[in-house]
Amino acid sequence: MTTATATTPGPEGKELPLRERKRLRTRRALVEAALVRYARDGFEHTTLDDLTDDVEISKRTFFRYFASKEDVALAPEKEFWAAFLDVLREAELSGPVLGVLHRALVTALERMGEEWERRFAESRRLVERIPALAAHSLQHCAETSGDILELLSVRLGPLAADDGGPDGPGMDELRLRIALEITVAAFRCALHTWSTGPADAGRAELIALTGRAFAAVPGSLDLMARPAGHG
Amino acid sequence: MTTATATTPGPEGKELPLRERKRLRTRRALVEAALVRYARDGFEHTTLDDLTDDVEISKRTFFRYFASKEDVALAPEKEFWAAFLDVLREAELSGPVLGVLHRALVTALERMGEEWERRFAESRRLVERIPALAAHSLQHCAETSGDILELLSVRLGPLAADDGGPDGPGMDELRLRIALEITVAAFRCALHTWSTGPADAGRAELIALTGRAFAAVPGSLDLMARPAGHG
DNA sequence: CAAGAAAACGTCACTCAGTGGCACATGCCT
DNA sequence: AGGCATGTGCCACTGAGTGACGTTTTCTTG
Repeated sequence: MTTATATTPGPEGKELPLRERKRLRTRRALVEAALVRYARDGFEHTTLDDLTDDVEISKRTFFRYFASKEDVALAPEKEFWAAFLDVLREAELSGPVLGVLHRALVTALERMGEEWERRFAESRRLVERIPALAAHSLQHCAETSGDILELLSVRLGPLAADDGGPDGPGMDELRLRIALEITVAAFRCALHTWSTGPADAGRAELIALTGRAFAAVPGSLDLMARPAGHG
Repeated sequence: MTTATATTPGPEGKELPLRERKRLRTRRALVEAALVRYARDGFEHTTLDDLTDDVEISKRTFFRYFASKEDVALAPEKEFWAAFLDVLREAELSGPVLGVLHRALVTALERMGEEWERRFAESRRLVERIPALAAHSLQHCAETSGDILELLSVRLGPLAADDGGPDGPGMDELRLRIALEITVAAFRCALHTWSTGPADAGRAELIALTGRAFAAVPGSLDLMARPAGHG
């Protein structure tokens, strides 16, 4: 599934194998058609035949590209999480974990292509509207979280001594889990505001909103239901 | 949608309309059959006909009880979130929001029936294993989060002055969102540990694990990737 | 208790997502 | 040119989910 860039035999293989280019073109066309159709005609009222007619492929071929009708609309999101994982693999892991994760999010966002931004925005708007897409999005996000957790456990596990601290064993692993969940939660908050806001908001706004969400985290722990000194 | 708020006040032997009792009985039988089948034969290898044969109803009737094949296995979870919302409606909202939410979770857990516990444990084990169930679970959880947020905004919105504080407008609403997300995240962490642990762990263990997860939250913000003083 | 309203159920027919199998076409390598 | 691998189209099929309509069961009211 996670088909990264193909291994090019040459030194700087700009020219991808012609077969691959065709494949990518079909893939893009499918995503594009899906985003347009789902937004215009609605997700439920769009049949697979509509999509395959647009791109002129058979229904059977569709499922060689995407696992489901929902999957095709979440392609931009999957690309992003894959990029995020890549960043996390390369990045230097030092300092506060939450900061590391925040920086990795921003870096991944900045790495994405120009066209991706448009598709991603459209995809997110659909996810906000269509429960079936939201379900798949959340599921994929959770799955990725598992991968991230594994990655982080390996890369900074031996560094964080966690055998019988003042809070008992396994507490730091739990903290790592929570930190990751908070990261994802903050990002999703940012995404929500971003995709329900003005349509011309670019990734700069998303990065800013993400920063805002992260900034709100510490204060959220001390948030008071009833201001002190009130009955 | 959520019409089946079967309030069981006091003794269980409350004389409900005979029609309702039959309905509840069928519903329970369906959930039970689904949990058994999905666990024993696998989710994918269980057809709707298998379920409807067990309970001796028609396939058409099945969809008058549950919206999907996944839905039936998530009934215990839905019951819980409904209870949680009820608690939040009645509870006194004062003090730290995170504490309020934590207490509400525990209270809701304690309110559930005895039989519910068994079904819930089984349901969670299935959710951990089956992506399709995970997706629906997450989606419903997110949906409920929306309801909770609305509820909280109304009940403690006017109390928390949020017009142009030191961090700009809307910051406290953002903090509330994050606090809610953290709550759900902590609970899900507890659930994960609970359902992948020993099979005889009851709700007392779940409550303890929830407390542990909440306790890990503050430390997760300051978690360091590389301990200070290391190369 | 009879009779009608209301809710629930079953049957049939249908749409559509998703899969397996197999033949055919296309790009790739030597 | 050849063989090889991969991608594609077509066909038939399973299974989830829905709409329509007639029948049964339960609740209600006189």
